[in-house]
Amino acid sequence: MTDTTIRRYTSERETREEQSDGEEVVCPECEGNLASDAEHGETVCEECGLVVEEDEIDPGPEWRAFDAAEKDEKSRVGAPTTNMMHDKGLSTNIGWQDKDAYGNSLSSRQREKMQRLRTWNERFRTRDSKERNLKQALGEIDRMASALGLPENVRETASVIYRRALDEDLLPGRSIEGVATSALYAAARQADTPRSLDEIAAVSRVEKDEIARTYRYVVRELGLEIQPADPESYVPRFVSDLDLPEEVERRARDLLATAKRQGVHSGKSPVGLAAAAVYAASLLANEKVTQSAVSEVANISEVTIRNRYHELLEAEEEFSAP
DNA sequence: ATGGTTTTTACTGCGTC
DNA sequence: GACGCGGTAAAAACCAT
Repeated sequence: MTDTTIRRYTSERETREEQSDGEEVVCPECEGNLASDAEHGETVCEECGLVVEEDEIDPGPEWRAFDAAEKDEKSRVGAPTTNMMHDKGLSTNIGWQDKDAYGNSLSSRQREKMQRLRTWNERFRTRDSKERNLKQALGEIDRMASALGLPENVRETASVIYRRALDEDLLPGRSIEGVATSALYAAARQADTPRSLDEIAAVSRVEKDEIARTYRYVVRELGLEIQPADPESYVPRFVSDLDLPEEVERRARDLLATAKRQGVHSGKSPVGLAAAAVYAASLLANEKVTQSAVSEVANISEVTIRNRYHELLEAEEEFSAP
């Protein structure tokens, strides 16, 4: 096991350190804590008062309210914008009800007119090539996310990533679907609800190879920082797929935790580790599950489960009686 | 392209129900 | 005899250089 391959799944710790190096969280003068002062748009040191950052943008409202009623009165916010629609939900849509502003039905002549307007409005709205591009990609992301049972926030993140890729002109030479799939894959991992490449590929129209290639490219170009998937994040899904009790989940987590402490997990596939942990945990909990059942839900070979779960149990022993 | 890993595939033997 | 499990060797896949 050389360092080169260890890095593959082990960079978790390293990247953490890099992050804290790059991002200043303490005062450069006296190492004191920083506090942000939104009212003055500054970041100041709590210890020595050094102003580290000034003229920040205050994201809050520009008005002040002194009680709830006044707040209602002054607030003029509409529906939140969402990245899940290609125009962030901000463009005009013509309603489909064929009613006027008072709720009365329209005459047939008016109805025809509205229909024509709707048509043209839709054409203009999505005419721009980028917009059409987005529209298609977001539809695709939505479809795949539903198929994989990924929550809304993942779709949001995926949308943001895709949007950025589009803005950075990463699309030429790559398929929309490929980039959309990669964005979703990245988003799922960032949100700690990772799906394996195989699972993603199963619902995508794009080959696994291309997804992996595009994913790497997008991550590199966008400078996304994505930690290797944590094996523990796969555990709940496997446990519930196998109809195992909560105890198994807990024990599996414990096994993985000690394995991590012993450093056994370096360079191994997180999915394999998780699958092995679930299997080992059900042995400990006297739940009978076959290796093949686990390998089925985890899409991992039985051999890998065997190898891993031996290592897990060994690590556990060494930990409890060193 | 290459070399060093890990994972998968395929096969075999053992014990149990 | 089918099934679950363990192990092994060779092939394939993977990743960093």
